[in-house]
Amino acid sequence: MVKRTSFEHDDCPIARSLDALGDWWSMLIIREALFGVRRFGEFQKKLGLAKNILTVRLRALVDQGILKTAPASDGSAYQEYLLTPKGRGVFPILVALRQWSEEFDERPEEIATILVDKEKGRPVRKLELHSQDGRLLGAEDIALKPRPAGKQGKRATA
Amino acid sequence: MVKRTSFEHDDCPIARSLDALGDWWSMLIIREALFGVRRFGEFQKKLGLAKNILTVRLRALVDQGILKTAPASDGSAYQEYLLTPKGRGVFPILVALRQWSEEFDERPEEIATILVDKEKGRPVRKLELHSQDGRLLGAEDIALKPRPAGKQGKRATA
DNA sequence: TCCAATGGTTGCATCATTAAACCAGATTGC
DNA sequence: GCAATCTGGTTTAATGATGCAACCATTGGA
Repeated sequence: MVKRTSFEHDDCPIARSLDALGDWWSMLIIREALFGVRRFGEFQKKLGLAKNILTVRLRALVDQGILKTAPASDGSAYQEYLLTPKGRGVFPILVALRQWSEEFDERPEEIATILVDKEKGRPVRKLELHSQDGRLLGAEDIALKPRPAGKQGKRATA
Repeated sequence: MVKRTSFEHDDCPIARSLDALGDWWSMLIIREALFGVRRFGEFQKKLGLAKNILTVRLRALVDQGILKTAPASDGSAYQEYLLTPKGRGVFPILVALRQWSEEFDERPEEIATILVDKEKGRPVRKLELHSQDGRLLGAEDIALKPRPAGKQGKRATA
């Protein structure tokens, strides 16, 4: 990759996200972590990736504050990898990826699972983007504005 | 990358999405396309990637039904790359990536633009996941169920 | 103490990515 | 209608990320 073109200093937030979790494994590691996987061997078994790659990815995710290592927990003096809030914040991205597959995949019958709400057990609705006054927005309804300098404005409604 | 471990036949919809658009450029190409970019040279200039890679990526995106080529449009007998519905369906994923950056980036001041609703010009709300009966769901409120065999169930509310 | 499992690291082969040079068809100038 | 040039690529060669397999170190158990 000659240098793999880091987007770390790109001013586009999408590029910046991709720089952090834009490879094929990081997202899947976070997905597993969201479902409770914590241990090296468990990630390795579930994802089937090479251990050296897993090592590198886990370290990168820790460096980026997406995972953190906890000294132990279940007795054994091994390490665990836990999601930080930043890591849990990836959840909507995973949902978006999932829903895109569900909607557009060529062979949806190969998709093994559906996302349901835990309380009722029924499929969830599609992710929705709303304006501040509550209107549902599509790709045509949005625009980009230069970030207002200085003032930070809103930072996380949730 | 030895073979990049295709997830094409994985049964996880997230893996399947990543297989289609999980590299660093495809998402950005789609982002540009959503903002109206259509021509080879335009993509190349805006993204600054090597032309051979752009060629490969565009071809892959066309093969996957995310982009389609239109014979011309502005006179010149060149080609254009247009988003299909499947391509436009990537929009929520891009929004999710963007919002993740906005919320968790270490240096949010480097982010140049904000997403606003075109009508009012105000920042949009965060993406929301709802249950069918309208409750707002977080990562803790969801579960996975095996896909009900045979019956296809819902397919796109939007 | 020895053996197995966990959690890695190391080395090597391979393939993807990259930059840069090259090339062909379309367009333009003359 | 012929050369220059622009657009849209392809080819080539270097680099380095990825994957596999072998190896190592520590933990845990018999």
